[in-house]
Amino acid sequence: MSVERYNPREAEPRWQQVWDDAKSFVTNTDDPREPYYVLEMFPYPSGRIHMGHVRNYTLGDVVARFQRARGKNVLHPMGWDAFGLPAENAAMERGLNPGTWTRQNIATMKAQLKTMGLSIDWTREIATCEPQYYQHQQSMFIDMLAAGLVTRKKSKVNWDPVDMTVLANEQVIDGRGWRSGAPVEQRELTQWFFKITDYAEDLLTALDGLTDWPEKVRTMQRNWIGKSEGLRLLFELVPGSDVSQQSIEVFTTRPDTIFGASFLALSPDHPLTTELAAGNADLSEFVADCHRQGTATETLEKAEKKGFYTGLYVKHPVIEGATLPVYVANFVLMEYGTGAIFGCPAHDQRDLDFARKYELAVTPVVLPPGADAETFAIGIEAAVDAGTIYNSGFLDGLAVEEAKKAIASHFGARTVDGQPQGRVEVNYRLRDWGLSRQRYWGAPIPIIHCEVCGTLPVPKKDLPVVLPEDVSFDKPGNALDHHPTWKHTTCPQCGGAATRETDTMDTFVDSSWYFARFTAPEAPTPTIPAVANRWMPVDQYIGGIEHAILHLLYSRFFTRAMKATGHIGLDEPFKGMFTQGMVTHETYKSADGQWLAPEDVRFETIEGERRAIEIQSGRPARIGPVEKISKSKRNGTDPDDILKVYGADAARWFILSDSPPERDIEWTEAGVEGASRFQQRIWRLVGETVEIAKQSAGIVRVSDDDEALSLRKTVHRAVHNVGGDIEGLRFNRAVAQIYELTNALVRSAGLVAVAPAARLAALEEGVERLIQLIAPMMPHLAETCWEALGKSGLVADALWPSVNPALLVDDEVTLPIQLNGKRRGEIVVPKGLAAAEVEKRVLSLDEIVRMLDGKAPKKIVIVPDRIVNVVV
RNA sequence: GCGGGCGUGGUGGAAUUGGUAGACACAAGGGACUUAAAAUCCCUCGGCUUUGGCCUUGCGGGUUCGAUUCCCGCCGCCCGCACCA
Repeated sequence: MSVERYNPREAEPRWQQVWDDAKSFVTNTDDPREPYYVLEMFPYPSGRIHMGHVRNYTLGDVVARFQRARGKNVLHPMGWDAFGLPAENAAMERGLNPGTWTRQNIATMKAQLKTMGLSIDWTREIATCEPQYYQHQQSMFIDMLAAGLVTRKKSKVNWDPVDMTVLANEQVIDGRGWRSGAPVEQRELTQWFFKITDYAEDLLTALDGLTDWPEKVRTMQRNWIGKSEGLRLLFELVPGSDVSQQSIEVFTTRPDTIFGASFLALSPDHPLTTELAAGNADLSEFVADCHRQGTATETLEKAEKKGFYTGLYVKHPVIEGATLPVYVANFVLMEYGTGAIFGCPAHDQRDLDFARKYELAVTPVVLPPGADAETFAIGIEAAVDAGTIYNSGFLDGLAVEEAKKAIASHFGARTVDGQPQGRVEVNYRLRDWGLSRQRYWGAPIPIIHCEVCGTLPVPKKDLPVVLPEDVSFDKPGNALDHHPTWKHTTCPQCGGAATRETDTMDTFVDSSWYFARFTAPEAPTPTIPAVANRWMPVDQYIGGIEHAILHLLYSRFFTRAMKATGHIGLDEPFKGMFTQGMVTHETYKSADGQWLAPEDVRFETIEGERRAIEIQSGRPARIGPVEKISKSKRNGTDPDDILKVYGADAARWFILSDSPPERDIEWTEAGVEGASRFQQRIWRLVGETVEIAKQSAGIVRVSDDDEALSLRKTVHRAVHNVGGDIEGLRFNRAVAQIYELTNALVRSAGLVAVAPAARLAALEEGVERLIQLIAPMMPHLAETCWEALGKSGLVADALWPSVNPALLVDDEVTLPIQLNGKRRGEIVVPKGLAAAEVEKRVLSLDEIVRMLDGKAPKKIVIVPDRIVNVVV
């Protein structure tokens, strides 16, 4: 008997068509079954899918298909993060229209994704560049503006004077624009901001409830929000200081060290610095120096602490008669706290570096545990750890935390300039989210500027503000701004001439609510709250770790803002979050150091050593390290080629095997070939099973013998374990279980021929279960096998097999026997056998008696059904 | 510098709550079938070894009857943040 080889090239498109025709993956909100929402991060339509997409969407699809099999009503949509810079770059570099370019890319990538056989509801597809989508974003922007969640303020941007455009930080390379090479200027522009800082505390504390998120992502978000509690503290300038203010406010998290203060330092951007610099050329030169340092020196050395003495003094707030000099220092940030600090060199490394340089006093005021107050001294390392306060008057003897409280109430009770000298304050590193982009290819910000009436939102009845697509890129700057007619409009209030805002929205806005739009993609409003609330939060969100902070944090904020404006009824958009690892590949270099693509190299094994040879020249090539797939290193494999040669199922299976999904995976030819072989192995097993059944057509299947019972136990355990592993996203373990099951079934198929009456039923059950287990991972192969087994309907619609609990338990267990913790033998006993009986049996074993050699055991540890340890 | 994570065979990795370390797979080697190849099937596969065993989860300690797992101290790698007062 010979079974024809399984042909994925024929089977895969066929089943994709069948699923399409049957609308297998179209989801209905009214379906009464329990909803389950699985979502992978939607792709940017860059042109072609890459292996990272293949991994991402495979992982999501397994979850989606598995949850469907578990009887859930699964929402599994797909869309396009379609606004963004590459479209404009294509326009500038190749003269393509951004809209046309984007839509073509979407068509190409959609076709590619379809060949993967994903269980996606394509009727819900959305693209953020279409007015049908972004009009709702504009509408919500207006709602959020009205709700006080949007503000307008000045902010610094990186300005490229040649391209006349704003650059993102990553587009500034060594202080120059990435495209023009021109030195980047800092410009102040008035921009729109979402007031994410209003939610800083909530976004921080709610992280504790996101228990289905990776701890790593939560930690990264905590750090990003950067909460610190401290004291705002006023220092009085000594009388007669020739400046407009009488005091300087600092922020400190270590008010307990106030007795050790030896200087004050202002940021170069502090208003007082600016005031002083106006009459002091040297200071203004110093400030300019600091600004230059901001962009350029990162690559040079670790910026040295530098200061400029202002000539001012402040009164020491707790030491009568003492004064502290005021410096401007390059390491003080205007954006954090008050832009001014007090320096306590003994207990802060930066302050210490600064004090040593300018020969300022270093007075320790926190005594480390066990140190001697008489002899303790600070060298070149500050003492930042906890201890007991000393040298500090009324704070002496307190612990650091107690001293913080004591000093806060001390300063709270005193007044300077008619206000409390100190007040406790919580500070966050998080800053408001600037959403204005001086770009063309984005959602227009629905605002009208009128010279008479000011800045007004576009009335909702006039939405959408449609982005014009008849634009040209022959002039530098924002193409939207250059459009001949678009920006000219009339004021909605006075009816006079007015202009539209030509800034567009950050694309992070687009991706901050698409998951909600998927729940009702055709709705005339941004969401239908009742529908959104039924599906949301997303049960399982899957994507790259690179979005751990911004995208996820913005989405968490935006969901809260949508709640505040009545568009949704929840705070947290993603119940479960999973971050996948990268796809990597070996790198190759030719003899003359050029990167070689995998298809340019062949391999030989000489004396067990694997060597690479450049095919074209026949010269030896160097095998380099395994690295993230990138164009520059040419170590990528085009998913299209893989899908054509091996088929979607083999690629999917390989992706799921071996490497845990959160870790990096190395793409190898051998691996995907192994996956391909495994497909054939399953296909042969199914063929043989069908064949045996056919030959045994007349035989009555009587009862199971031991062999059959043992197989059934293996099968049921596999069903149980694989389900648990998929649920826990441990796909590599699920794969290993399936291999074991397959091995057992293949072995058994050989035995069945001997006693088909007793065993065939068990084999048939096992093979059928196997096909159901692989169905979420290799759906096309599974359908083909399902059909071959003569099962009716689609395996995609079949429910996950139930497990007979009786078959999960063994009535016998093998106990390892240890002697002093080393394994010396084993014993098979009935499960649950009493410890005393186990002990009796173990001690009567010949090998144990021999090893004890007449000595009495000191102790016998028996863990029921687990292990026996004899101690002598 | 701060924060987090990770170190297990030639390789990817598995190991429940502290209970047989190396499941499963890849690679490699040997054999069967074949005119031959592919495909398939079988065997070997951490190290040492006097064949009785001994050693082995980055290194060194500790707790325990028992440690890949818990604790302490090192070493190495990766990621994030980085002058945050």
